[in-house]
Amino acid sequence: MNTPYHNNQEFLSHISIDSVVFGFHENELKVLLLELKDLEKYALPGGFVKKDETIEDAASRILKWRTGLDEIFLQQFKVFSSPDRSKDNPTIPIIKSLIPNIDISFYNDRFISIGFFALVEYTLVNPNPDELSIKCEWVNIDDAKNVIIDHSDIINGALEALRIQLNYSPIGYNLLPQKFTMPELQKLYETILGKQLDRRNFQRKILSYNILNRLDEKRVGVAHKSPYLYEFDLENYQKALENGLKSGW
Amino acid sequence: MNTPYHNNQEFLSHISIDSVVFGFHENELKVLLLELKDLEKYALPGGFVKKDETIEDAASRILKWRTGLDEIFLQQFKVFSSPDRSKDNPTIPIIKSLIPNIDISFYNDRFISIGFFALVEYTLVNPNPDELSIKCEWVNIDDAKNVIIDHSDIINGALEALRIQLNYSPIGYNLLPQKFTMPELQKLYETILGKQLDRRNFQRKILSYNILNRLDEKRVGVAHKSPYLYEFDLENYQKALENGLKSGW
DNA sequence: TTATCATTGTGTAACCATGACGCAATGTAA
DNA sequence: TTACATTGCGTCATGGTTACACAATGATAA
Repeated sequence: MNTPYHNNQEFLSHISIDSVVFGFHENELKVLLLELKDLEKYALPGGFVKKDETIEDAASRILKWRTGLDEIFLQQFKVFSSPDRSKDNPTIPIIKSLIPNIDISFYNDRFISIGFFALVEYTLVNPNPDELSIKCEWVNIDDAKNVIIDHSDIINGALEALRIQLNYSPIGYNLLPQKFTMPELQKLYETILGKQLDRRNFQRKILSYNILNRLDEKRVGVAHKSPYLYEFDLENYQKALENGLKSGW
Repeated sequence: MNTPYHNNQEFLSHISIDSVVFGFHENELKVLLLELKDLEKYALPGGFVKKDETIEDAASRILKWRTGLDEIFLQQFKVFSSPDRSKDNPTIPIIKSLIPNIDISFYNDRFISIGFFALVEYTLVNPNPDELSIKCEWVNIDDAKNVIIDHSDIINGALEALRIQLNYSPIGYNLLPQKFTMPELQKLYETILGKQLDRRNFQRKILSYNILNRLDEKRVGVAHKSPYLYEFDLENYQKALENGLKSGW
């Protein structure tokens, strides 16, 4: 079977990966979580590193399996290594009960987890649970509470890393549909930052980055004045990603 | 003997730590490197993680052994995981020849290395080589070229992380002596950033952070006009570390 | 002893980004 | 037809940034 829980001898011991997958839908920042069987607890999608792949490839492979997506925007942000995090891992009993002949010693070892965050377009994701989980679903980031081990720390760390990223990198291309309105983009920023921004100042600042093209279309069927649609100027967006937005020194 | 090369069963397999220790001396940014025996190559000070310590504790322990310093400012910045990095590790033959009865399989395994950078006051460091190295010494960052495996990537990554850090965190307390002049602090920033800054604008900006106290002393015995001495205002410095300097959103 | 000159302390004017807010146009819903 | 939330566009005050000017200092050279 194509899950990481069998044949665990193909993985490096002691090292795991946990990814915080961010999506944006209905003006809410969401995180992809697995609901574990019999536990009423959630867990981040994670996995292990094969003996001949980089951690980036591993994170990418794991998320492809979880979301169906190739080419996910992924970034490592922190390693979580408290010795406590390997004690009382509630997934181990599940694994043991579901896969009787498994070599459980692999999971009983201490694990250091490399935290990644991913930015994906909500609508493109096909959440895929596995043997250990009842379902794989989007959860509002504020509701992502009842999680195992230190996954709450990992989520908070990812959000913090994303907020910092916002200051010297454009964000949005990986989180929004191709066409979007200025208020939608602003709501994304507001949700990530956890605070309100002035509509007019936001527009001026984001336009000054020169990463947006305004289209000759407007969003129709919406209440009130219809807003323009924008798309990212991929060439300039890429340049901004590489050079960084001006910041400080 | 108190080196990591014996009793390697007390360490987690597959995981190593490499630290880029920055020091500042005679207006140059320096990195602490080990010169390896018989190789004419340099290596970053590194080590392994004990089975019951965090990676932060491990990095701290390793650097205490290398520098004699407690309470080093340390920060993880990236994990290096190319499978290639574990091939042809030139330290393995040295270990094998020096410690004949060692279990070399530990070192022959693939390693994922967690990169830390450290900021230390140059004059306080007592560089300590070990069995594998002829010496442990400060090398100008621009001359840190002839290094093993991917240590050059790690050094570059650390410098990049430090430059980003500069934008939302004060730097200097860990790198300068207690009393210093404004030109010295400026030179530190210039060296890290790799570019010249305007003297007067630098002073205005750094003073606006309110992390400096100007003393009623001047540096004496120096050519030309004698500059004031400054020290960091620890309370405000700490506050700035926690809250971050205003930056962007 | 005096002049030289690189360096430091202080200041200033033009420019740009930011924060706070005004107002007219739009388009659905009452 | 009117009400009203929302959008597009603009203004003004503030503060930070850039690019300089100028006098004071103090070792060094004449």
